[in-house]
Amino acid sequence: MAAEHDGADRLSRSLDLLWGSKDKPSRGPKPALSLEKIVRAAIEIADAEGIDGLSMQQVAGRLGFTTMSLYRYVPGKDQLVDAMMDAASGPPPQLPAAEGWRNRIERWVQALWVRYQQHPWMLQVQASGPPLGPNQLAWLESSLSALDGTGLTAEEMLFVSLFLNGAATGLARHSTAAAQTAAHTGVPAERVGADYAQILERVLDTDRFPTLTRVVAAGAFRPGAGPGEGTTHDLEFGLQRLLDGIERYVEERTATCPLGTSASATGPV
Amino acid sequence: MAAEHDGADRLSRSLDLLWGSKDKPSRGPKPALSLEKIVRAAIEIADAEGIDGLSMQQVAGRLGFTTMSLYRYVPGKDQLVDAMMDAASGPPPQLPAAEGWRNRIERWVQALWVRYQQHPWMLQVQASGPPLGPNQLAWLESSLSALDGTGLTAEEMLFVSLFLNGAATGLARHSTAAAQTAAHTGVPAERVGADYAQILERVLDTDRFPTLTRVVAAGAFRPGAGPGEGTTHDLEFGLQRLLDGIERYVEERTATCPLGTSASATGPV
DNA sequence: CGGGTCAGTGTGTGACGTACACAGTTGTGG
DNA sequence: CCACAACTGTGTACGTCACACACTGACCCG
Repeated sequence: MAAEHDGADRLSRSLDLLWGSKDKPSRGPKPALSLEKIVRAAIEIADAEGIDGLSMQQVAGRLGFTTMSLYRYVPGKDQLVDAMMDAASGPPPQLPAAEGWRNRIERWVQALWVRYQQHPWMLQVQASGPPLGPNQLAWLESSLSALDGTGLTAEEMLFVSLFLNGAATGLARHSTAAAQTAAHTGVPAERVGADYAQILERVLDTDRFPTLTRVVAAGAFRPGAGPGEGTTHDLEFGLQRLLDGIERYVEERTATCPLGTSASATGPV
Repeated sequence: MAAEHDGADRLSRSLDLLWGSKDKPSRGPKPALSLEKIVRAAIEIADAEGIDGLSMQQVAGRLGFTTMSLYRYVPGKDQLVDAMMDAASGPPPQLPAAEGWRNRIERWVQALWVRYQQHPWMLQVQASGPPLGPNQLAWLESSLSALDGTGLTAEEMLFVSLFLNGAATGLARHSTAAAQTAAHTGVPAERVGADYAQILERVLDTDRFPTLTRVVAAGAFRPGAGPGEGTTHDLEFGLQRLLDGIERYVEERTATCPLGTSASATGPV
């Protein structure tokens, strides 16, 4: 029984944390700390040192308190990271319905990209579960609303949203990989890129990796440090193809079935 | 100077490890352990306990040796994880050139999906850098070769490959999130899914999340535990749209510029 | 004004990664 | 053939980590 409660408890605890649904005590001394301060300090550390450099002691030290004092506000480090993820996500971009859905999605992806550049450690934490926090849900809502009006069903909208989120996150991960190792090892980022290219050359066997050698020779890895570095150009390309494909899909379906089961028939606000 | 060497050293060390480029010593006792045995044991543990349950002591214990003995074969835990990633990746699928490129890519994605199901912990480790190991490079080569013949440039092929890899990985991450937390907390996976749905209901504000509530109401989250669970259906949809978009793109470009700068003009082996 | 409630502290524990010195084993050069 | 050098696995030790628990002292309400 206790074991069964653990999971629900953990979810509930995280929920209370993320949504601030804690009834404030009236008795007792006034809290000198707060969840917001702790999360903010933790994010600053993670921004500077990466997720590996984040420890409860560092957070407490930065705030001028003892390590254990944090546990009055956070049940554990995992939950703190959850809260950090939600806080660092921030509010999603405003996507006015007046713009076309293609514009909206492009802006959504770009905003996500910017967030990852601001807090690269977000790419390092393994999601401990499905999105729960208000900001994370707001981002999901934002991407779904961006897809509203495409003519996709609700299910398809979710699929596309998750697909796109995964692609953007994965590319961001690749993009910052070089910078990550640079920060991790203390080597300047340019050297990492050069080393990587050199290593690829050292290791690449034209017989085993014919296409890859061709791609490398074409300079696809060149512009920056790691693979897929250069700004968001690589992401842009895949995104445009995906949106083209969605357009074609909707066109073909509406041709076959003029007023289908599309969920976007319901009112726009 | 030493600091500069660190990065290159680390890369070189990883390379030596991953590619087995170590000159064997002639003197000294015969090694009772081996990198392969260590990596295999570590993968078994990670398969069973997840990446958090993996420790050097556990690996050593499973092999019947002391913890420190491992460090004769592996410079550190990070490098061990790198080696695990490459080993668990295994060889990429064989994609005969006779099939169309759409078929090849679909099979590539499906094979990747299967790998993630076999070793879910792969989704939990943060990539410590760009792909270096022979298997990882082979997977990249495989996806690139699958895209050969589309008419895309070398650069575009790489973009698509990374985009698709990211999308598949991200969706797999979402897909296994519920199972992950289930394993983490000891709660059966079905309960996690039910809890999540219940929590979404508890938290969802129709005013703040209109589209999301509609999607939830449409049952898009229903079929399984976490979001995007059901087999690979969600991945399939996005994939088909992406491939459609690529098709259209190539068609339009060849119409404009019949024999373009496509890199796939060079021989197909 | 006194008792229950709560904030922050101090101490302690077990697990972890790994540096280091060492003992035992093995092939090789003198 | 043998001493030495190279190498393997072990034992011990250190620093760090997340976190449990008992405690002191501040605060509010009856």
